Amino acid sequence: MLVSPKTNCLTIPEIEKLLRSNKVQPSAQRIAICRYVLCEADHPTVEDVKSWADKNFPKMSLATVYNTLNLLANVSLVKQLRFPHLDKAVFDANMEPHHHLIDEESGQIIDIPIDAVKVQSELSETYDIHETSIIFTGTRK
Amino acid sequence: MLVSPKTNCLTIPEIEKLLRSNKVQPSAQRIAICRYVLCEADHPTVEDVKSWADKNFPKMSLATVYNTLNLLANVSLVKQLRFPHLDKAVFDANMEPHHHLIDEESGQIIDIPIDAVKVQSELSETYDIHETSIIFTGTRK
DNA sequence: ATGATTGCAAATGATTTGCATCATA
DNA sequence: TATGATGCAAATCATTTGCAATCAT
Repeated sequence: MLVSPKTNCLTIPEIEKLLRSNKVQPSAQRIAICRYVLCEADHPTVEDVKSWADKNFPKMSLATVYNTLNLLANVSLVKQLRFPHLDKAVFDANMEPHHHLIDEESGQIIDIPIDAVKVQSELSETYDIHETSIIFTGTRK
Repeated sequence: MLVSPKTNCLTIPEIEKLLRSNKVQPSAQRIAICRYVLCEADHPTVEDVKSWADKNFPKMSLATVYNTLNLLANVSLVKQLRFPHLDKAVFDANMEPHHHLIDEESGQIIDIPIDAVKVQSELSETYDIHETSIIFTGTRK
């Protein structure tokens, strides 16, 4: 299979350590959001995180979801992505360089390992390319 | 040079014909917007189009700019794009398949001809890929 | 106690929509 | 004149922000 399953399931102490090592105070809501976004979720939107929190956390405001997700993005624990077919941002816990495939039928966003794709271009003659990100769009065969 | 200059400059009658052939009534504001977006502009935002209209058209409402741009996108005369570093949509008059390069210094969005890049992947074994769009990010050498 | 975090509500920014008016086939 | 396009303002949706209350060190 091209797409690797989610393996980075972290315990709460591990999340606390991870946050502290990034100089982020591990509050209850931050730990909760990390549990969902880093382990369970797959390219969640803010709304996804809020819905999850409403079911799994005593009380969390939408602002805290936004602020926490932005915070996690700022310390590079998640990456904010925008796709042409979506009006809202999604968050990706996979911080390895990789590409994306949009399954047109399910709308699902699938991570594509960087090694699964080879890109060659003359661009590097004129530009220092810092990032190459590909969005494939298609349907399962 | 990798990036080809804008060559598709159309006369007003040509724009009228183009609109009619797409079953779009060529109103004054639609023609004006086409003149700018199809010929003059380079990946404009709605705001860019509105600013241009404010200077070059007697009176055009923001709603008309939005509606017209959406209309042009629906008949495939322009394509709406979204980039991770921008909160708002931009419109691309280049309807040929192509990629994009974000110049990190200027913020400029540069079209990259499809032939300038070769992409190879194992994905096609599992998926029917309908579109491959690459965003390069970098700086001029 | 002191500074950071949260929740709430208001503010902002992008985009869409309803509707009365205006233009054109 | 009848259909469709425009302008305006209000509505909507995503996101941010100010501030008072709460929490953690």
